[in-house]
Amino acid sequence: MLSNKAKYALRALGYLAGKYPGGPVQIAEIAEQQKIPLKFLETILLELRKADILLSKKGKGGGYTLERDPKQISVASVIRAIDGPISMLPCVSLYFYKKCDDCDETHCSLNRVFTDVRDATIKVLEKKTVRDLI
Amino acid sequence: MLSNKAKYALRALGYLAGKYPGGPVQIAEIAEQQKIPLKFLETILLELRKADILLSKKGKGGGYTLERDPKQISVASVIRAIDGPISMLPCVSLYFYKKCDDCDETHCSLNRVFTDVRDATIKVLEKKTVRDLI
DNA sequence: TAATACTCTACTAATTTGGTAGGATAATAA
DNA sequence: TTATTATCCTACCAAATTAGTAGAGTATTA
Ligand code: FES
Ligand code: FES
Repeated sequence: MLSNKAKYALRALGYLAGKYPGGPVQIAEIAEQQKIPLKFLETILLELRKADILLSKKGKGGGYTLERDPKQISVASVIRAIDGPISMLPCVSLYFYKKCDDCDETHCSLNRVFTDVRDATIKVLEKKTVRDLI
Repeated sequence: MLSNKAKYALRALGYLAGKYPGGPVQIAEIAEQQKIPLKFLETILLELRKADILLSKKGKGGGYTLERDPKQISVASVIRAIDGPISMLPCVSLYFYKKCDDCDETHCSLNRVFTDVRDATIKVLEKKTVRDLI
């Protein structure tokens, strides 16, 4: 399951995609329109900026904009930025790989099975973009 | 991510599949062979029995056996029994559906996107069986 | 009737999730 | 230059979930 945080992130990005290209949008506007708790959204958008998904501008007339065209931002990259791994096991993760202590990867049936699952899931998630979230 | 519990469940089932068909296998043997904490495995196997994935027999010569041929037990059904939903959003779950309060499903882009993700993931997970975990 | 092996409920500690609080910092404009 | 606006950042907190453990109960068999 996606965390609530990731769901908020995707909703916020969808909202920004709907206004792309255009001037900065303030957190308060996104929070209100998408019914996301303001302070929570602050931390979320900050994380998305640090993941190079958003650009920010401070002060009057400031706010957030997408770092690039919505079509160039995959849903997969957003989930990774907020929730971390997409795979169902650490030992099959592409971006968050972690070896299994008690298990030899080359002979592990679980590893094989969940590699296939990962490939199917990620194929879809990499193709879907923030443009699809408008 | 799968919980540790689900991972243990799949490993235990893989072990039982390797001995299928055959007499009952005791929890202690599975725990030792697969390096799973005994008392934890007890609760896991109990859940699998309640989900009609395992059969149990008490007393001397007792233990657990698969309820049916390993090829007839999908990995998806095991995950559902232990971790619950496979989908990334409650509102796209087939077996654990939960409506989104703040969101109209018929016009929701998140819903559309994660329905596609669910379909791709589940297609693989329904095809994989405990036979593949030997 | 004693030994074996699953059954069941309840409990606990550690981690993660879903936030909130409050001040710091940067940009703009009067 | 100072007030205002809006993001930045760290730290904190409560509730939920996860990963087990404890211990007594029940059924089966020899
Ligand atoms: S489960 Fe990760 S290598 Fe076996
Ligand atoms: S996110 Fe569930 S219906 Fe929109």
